[in-house]
Amino acid sequence: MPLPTDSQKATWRRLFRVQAHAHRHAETALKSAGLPPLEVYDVLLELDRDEAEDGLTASQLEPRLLLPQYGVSRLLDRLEADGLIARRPNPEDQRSRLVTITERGHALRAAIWEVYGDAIARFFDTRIRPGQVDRLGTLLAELDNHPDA
Amino acid sequence: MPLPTDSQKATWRRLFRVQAHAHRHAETALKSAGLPPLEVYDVLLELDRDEAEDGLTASQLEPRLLLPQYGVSRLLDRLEADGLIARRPNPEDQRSRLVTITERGHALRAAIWEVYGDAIARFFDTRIRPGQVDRLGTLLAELDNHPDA
DNA sequence: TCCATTTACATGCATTTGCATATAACTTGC
DNA sequence: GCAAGTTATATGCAAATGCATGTAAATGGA
Repeated sequence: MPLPTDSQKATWRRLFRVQAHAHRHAETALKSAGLPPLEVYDVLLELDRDEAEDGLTASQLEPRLLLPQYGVSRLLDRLEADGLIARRPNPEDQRSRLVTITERGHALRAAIWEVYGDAIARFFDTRIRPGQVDRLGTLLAELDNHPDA
Repeated sequence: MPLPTDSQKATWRRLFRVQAHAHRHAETALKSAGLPPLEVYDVLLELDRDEAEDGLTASQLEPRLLLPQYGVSRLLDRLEADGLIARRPNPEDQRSRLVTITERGHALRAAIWEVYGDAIARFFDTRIRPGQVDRLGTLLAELDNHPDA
């Protein structure tokens, strides 16, 4: 049972704190603009890519989102109910359905980005020098690109 | 309305992904050991410090946790129901109560740390070289120590 | 001192989540 | 070509969450 170093502990704590602040920062901006939460944007973004033209299955979406399988399933239910996405049978595999974005979904994604993009820019601009953002991204990428769970 | 740079977008995304993976990594370890989720540890840790000997109020706890005010209020309800903390009237301010950790809470915190500490160490050890952890922590600290909401 | 304001927490209600499990469609080895 | 195993998704139920608002105690100013 290895124990973490002080450095690891401090970095772990910071990772969580910074992400939580970033998340609240963005959610607050979205809410005060009357827009839906971040996860909605994440789904619409993935479906709005060219590669997703023919639709993606829930299991293709899952690794790109930060939600468990049932979370994706229910989020898609809600988006469908709101007319932001459509689900049709998948001819290649009848267990799944192909999810595509609707016009309405496309428009909402654009509206969210106006506010969300601004929140992201402000978050970094007010806290850290531009050059450091890249360095941070590089280090985070090392932690991200990892095989296991 | 400033727009984020590509670098900011990439770093933002990574921040969220890495934190989510780290979170799941730790929660999975805790759950398979039959232990409560991370937030419980966070509260017990704060209350287990020497400075908290006489108790902390919910509002003193809140900024140290990653929960909204009502989240703290309800988490404390649950911890109290489980006998992990105690709440007594605050003579200095009758609106609040002083929260202290119980023996049981102290013991649980130690048990959680066995598993949690190990999860933290493994998370970094399997993903990034030791020297980089410090660099990452330093950059995150820049984003963390910030006045506004 | 008294009222208006602010601060500290708590809570009803609707929604969302987590967990375990169900269902149905594919796949594999024989 | 079929039983056994696997994969893709959905869902019932209990618990947690977000939101708006409530209550009560402290504070500040005329």
